[in-house]
Amino acid sequence: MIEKIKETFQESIDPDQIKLAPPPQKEMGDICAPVGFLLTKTLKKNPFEIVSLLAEKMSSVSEFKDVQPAKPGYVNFFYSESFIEESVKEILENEKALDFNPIEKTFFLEYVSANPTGPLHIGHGRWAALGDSAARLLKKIGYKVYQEFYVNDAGNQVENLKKTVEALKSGKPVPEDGYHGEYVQDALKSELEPQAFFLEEQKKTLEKFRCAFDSFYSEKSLHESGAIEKAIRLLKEKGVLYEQEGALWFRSTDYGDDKDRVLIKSDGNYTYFAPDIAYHLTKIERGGDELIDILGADHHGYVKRITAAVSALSEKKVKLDILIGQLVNLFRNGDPVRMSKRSGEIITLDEVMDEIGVDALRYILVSKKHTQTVDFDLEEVKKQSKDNPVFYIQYAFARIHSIKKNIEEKDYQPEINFKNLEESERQLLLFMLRFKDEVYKSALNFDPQILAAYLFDLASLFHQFYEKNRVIDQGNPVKYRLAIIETVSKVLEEGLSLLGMAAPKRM
RNA sequence: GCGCCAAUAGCUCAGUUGGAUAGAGCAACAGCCUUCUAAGCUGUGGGUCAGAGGUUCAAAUCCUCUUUGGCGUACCA
Repeated sequence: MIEKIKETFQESIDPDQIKLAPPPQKEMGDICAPVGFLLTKTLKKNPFEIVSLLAEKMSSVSEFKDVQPAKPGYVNFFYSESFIEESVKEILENEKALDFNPIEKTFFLEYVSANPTGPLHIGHGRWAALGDSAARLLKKIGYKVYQEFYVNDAGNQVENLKKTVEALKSGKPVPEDGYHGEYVQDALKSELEPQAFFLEEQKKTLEKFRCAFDSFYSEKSLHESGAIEKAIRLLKEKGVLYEQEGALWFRSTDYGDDKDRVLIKSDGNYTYFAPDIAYHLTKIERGGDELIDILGADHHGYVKRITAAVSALSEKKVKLDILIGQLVNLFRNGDPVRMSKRSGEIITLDEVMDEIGVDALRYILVSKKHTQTVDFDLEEVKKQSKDNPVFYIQYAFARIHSIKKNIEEKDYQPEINFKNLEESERQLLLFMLRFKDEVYKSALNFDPQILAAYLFDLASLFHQFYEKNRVIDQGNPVKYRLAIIETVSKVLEEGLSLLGMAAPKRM
């Protein structure tokens, strides 16, 4: 529908400059375009004159029953009933109405990537919820997405963990730089090596959290396969490495970094950075057209160097987006809970999931912009669970199916006839026509929050509709309202699934 | 010191590429269940968009400076 408006404007304006938005008040129209300001100079007319002309031109388009110019320089559109009917018919009768065309491009999405030295915590949960929902959204709009967890199973952290476990087994005190949390005890019971044990635990947690990783990529395997040497050789060929004071450096400042970085230390060992470069090289080699890394804010100092490395390796052809997720500060009754694995206390992601449920947790973690730090009080969330937005949305879905349950199958005959809509019905239907646009915007911004907010607003409009209008009136189903609730049901179900949430028919 | 991210109602947060009178939820107060699930709906009160300049028809949004907070700044991982 946006395209049609753009086409009409095209003769006089660059279509990319046209923006559409819902007007501040519904009396003003169904959708509006602040377009009068764009041409004041070229046409030498004031904004309102321009807008008046355009409104007249547009009024013949069948999608609209009315098009009006507005004060400073807006055009306000009112959709025709037949347009709404056509659109709803498409959603209800075409299985693929909410699908997008496939695009030949693969996103390589890396997220969580926790050290295998303990259980996942709430911060990991945030990247998990964000990454998994972003993946679902990108797939929805037609991209291929490969989701991967990078396992840091080769560094000092793992060595320290092993030392800790050995010390515990032989009854010795835990080393200074070891792990002091009680959870380490769990690894003693397992026959697996401790890092393998914790990786398995993390996989179970992620599965429970409904994250579908395509693979878990081992850092150790990079050392064993010679991938690191290969990456360094490649960089050497490109002439971006040099030796100084016995160490091998990458001239990352050529690609926007603040300082050059060491790859091989003067003692001959790799820095952490070296295998990470090799890892990103494998993503490019494995067909990633565009890479996305989701990192916690405590690693943001890493952004420039890894971006530099990907630029150097791919000759700037592969784009790397790094999403910096701000941290989650966990509280209990107002007191901060420490989340360091080295300190004693840790609240695991598993525990939080058990307390408030997967649906609620996923929604909470995704309903806030990832650029915002989240203060998360466990007791508060438990208290509020009844007022939690996720229940509000799911309740809308449950109400619809409760209505359907009360109707005999032979009487269930939705009819798309919207000639005499109540205002609440009209608003609800128009809002649903925005669904695909919202999904698209949400996906391309890697921001599930946009969809989460949309679903909340949709639920709100449905509840209003439900209060004002009877679907079953005096025992008789109102056919056109069946078409409305059927559409809401379809959109809600689709939207919830994109956030990895259930759509329960009964609550 | 330098860098990244933030600051919007009492609290938690929207406001996405600059658009009309800045919005929800919670909390507070006042109403709505003989009819499809009240986990719902309706109404009231609540704001120096951290502060100061600037850019333009138009700024919570973009630029500069200041203040406050989180994080980072290793030949650690």
